[in-house]
Amino acid sequence: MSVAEKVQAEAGRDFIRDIVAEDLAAGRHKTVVTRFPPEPNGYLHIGHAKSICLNFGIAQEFGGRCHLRFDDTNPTREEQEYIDAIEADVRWLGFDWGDHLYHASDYFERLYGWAEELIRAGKAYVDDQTQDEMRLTRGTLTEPGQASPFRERSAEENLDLFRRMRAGEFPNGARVLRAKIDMASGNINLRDPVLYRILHATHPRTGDAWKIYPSYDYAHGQSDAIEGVTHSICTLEFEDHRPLYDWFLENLPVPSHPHQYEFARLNLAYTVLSKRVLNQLVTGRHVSGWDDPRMPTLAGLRRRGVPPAALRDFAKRIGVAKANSLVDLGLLDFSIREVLNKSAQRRMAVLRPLKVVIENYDGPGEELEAVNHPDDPAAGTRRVKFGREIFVEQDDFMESPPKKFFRLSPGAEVRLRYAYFITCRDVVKNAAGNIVELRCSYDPATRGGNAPDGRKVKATIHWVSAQDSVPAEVRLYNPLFTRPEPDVANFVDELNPNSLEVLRDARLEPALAAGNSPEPVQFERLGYFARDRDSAPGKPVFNRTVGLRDSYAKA
RNA sequence: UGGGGAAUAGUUCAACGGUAGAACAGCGGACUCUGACUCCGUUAAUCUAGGUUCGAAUCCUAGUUCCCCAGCCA
Repeated sequence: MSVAEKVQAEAGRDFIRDIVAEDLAAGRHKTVVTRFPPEPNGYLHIGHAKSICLNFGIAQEFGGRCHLRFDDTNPTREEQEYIDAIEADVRWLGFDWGDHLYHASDYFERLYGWAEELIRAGKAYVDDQTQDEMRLTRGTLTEPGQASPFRERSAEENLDLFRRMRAGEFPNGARVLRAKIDMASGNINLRDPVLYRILHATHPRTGDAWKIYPSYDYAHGQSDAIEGVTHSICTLEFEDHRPLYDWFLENLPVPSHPHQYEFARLNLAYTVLSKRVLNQLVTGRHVSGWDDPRMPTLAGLRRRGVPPAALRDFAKRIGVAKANSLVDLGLLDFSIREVLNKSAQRRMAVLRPLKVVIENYDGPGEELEAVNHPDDPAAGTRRVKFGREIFVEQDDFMESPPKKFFRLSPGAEVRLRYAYFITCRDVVKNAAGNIVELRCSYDPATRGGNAPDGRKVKATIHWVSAQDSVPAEVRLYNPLFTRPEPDVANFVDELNPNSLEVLRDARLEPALAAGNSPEPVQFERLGYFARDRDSAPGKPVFNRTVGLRDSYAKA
């Protein structure tokens, strides 16, 4: 079986993998080379994860390689902090660029040389128009643009001006270098696009060496060509840049001719994946930072407890296509549960405690055995402390239960997981009429959770010992936005006021206290949780990664 | 009204002229010391109108709807 056939059989196929397979089969390339080209002006988010999985995934599947290249052509927005975070995030996601770490800034000198060649060939010129003048003469979507009065300068004059631009003789915005293509093109990207602009700014890598910086369009394709990239994969909005991408490659003596392919970027319901908006969420203090667990950033997802394998699984499930779409959050949740169900050990915790006194239990307490993973005996067992007073979940009791409620209610018998059957005998309320305590009885014969007489119970609920459990803070998360497709212009108005719910009185079994907690962990019947870095000695903090499916809650 | 794209179950993605399939969601059931997991079953779609063809989601024509482009951002 050829590599291409293997990929089609094993991995999900999509139109880009089809193209790669076909190019390889036809011998157009010996090996596939892709690249992931982030601009270090923010943190990576789940949309980038889709792109990373695509680019690195293709390289892996076809036995090629994928470069990590920073698209650092705009020093006014880029920072070292982002460069470091991006590298860490890509690694965390599970991908390795080996020796192939590059920067567009590595190529500044070559790009500059090629710009001079374009000038000498009469294919580029220095324009003195102001930004406003350029905008006015660019035409509109339906009308052609007009030539700049500087369009026909001599090559000598252009060269002189361009060199002086580089030398820093002119202030920001005074002049630009433009390609001379076609001011009447229906494709506005071809109406003499800007190649270089003057920017007196310090670059994270090149420092103050440059006073002019190449535009994305001028830098990207040539960088691909220098690196021998074969398939340059980007998102749909660059589709009408492709003729320009190709124009540079055709008009410059580049070492290779990569091809650009476009796919639809990820859109996630109730989520914004715009670096600008994410940045504003952080700077506007709407979230606690780039790694706030509500953020769709890789840092935020990681802190929430989402394993990288879940993101890779998600990427595989959503596929790759050219149609714009809006992915349901449920699909992400499914991928997270899919991975965590297999890997997370089980423990018991009570989020909203309701005290239960077992009136006929007199002993000093005892320890009962609990399994750590129902499908993995190798995970072993642990002992959990039981006593006369325990806490159960408030949601697991109803004074007047509807027909289908199987848990605790007056007179009802349930199983305490790994412990005993108990029956609710009485409900204690405070002066305000709120339920503050349940009085129950237990059946000593059901120790361990099995009834010797074979009687069944309709529900098993979780619990923790009142005496031996440890207090904890638990943070629950909901979507950051109230609408499936938030209006990016008014995102502040559409923030979900209930995106964070902090439970300060949760109780954990001691096996979840500092040092003991497995990672990841499932709180039985509740969901998957991850210890937050805000945890302090004696004061654990847990984030709910995702809840368990709950067919009762839905009904 | 210029240029570039896209339309298939509720959602996301397949089907590359030859029986419209999958995953998620939904519904029904089995199992269960997690109302979880697992398993079984099931509902559900080709934007519209013409045309070519023995045969069209696929090719052609004409429409409709949606997305992107007028940064010295990427």
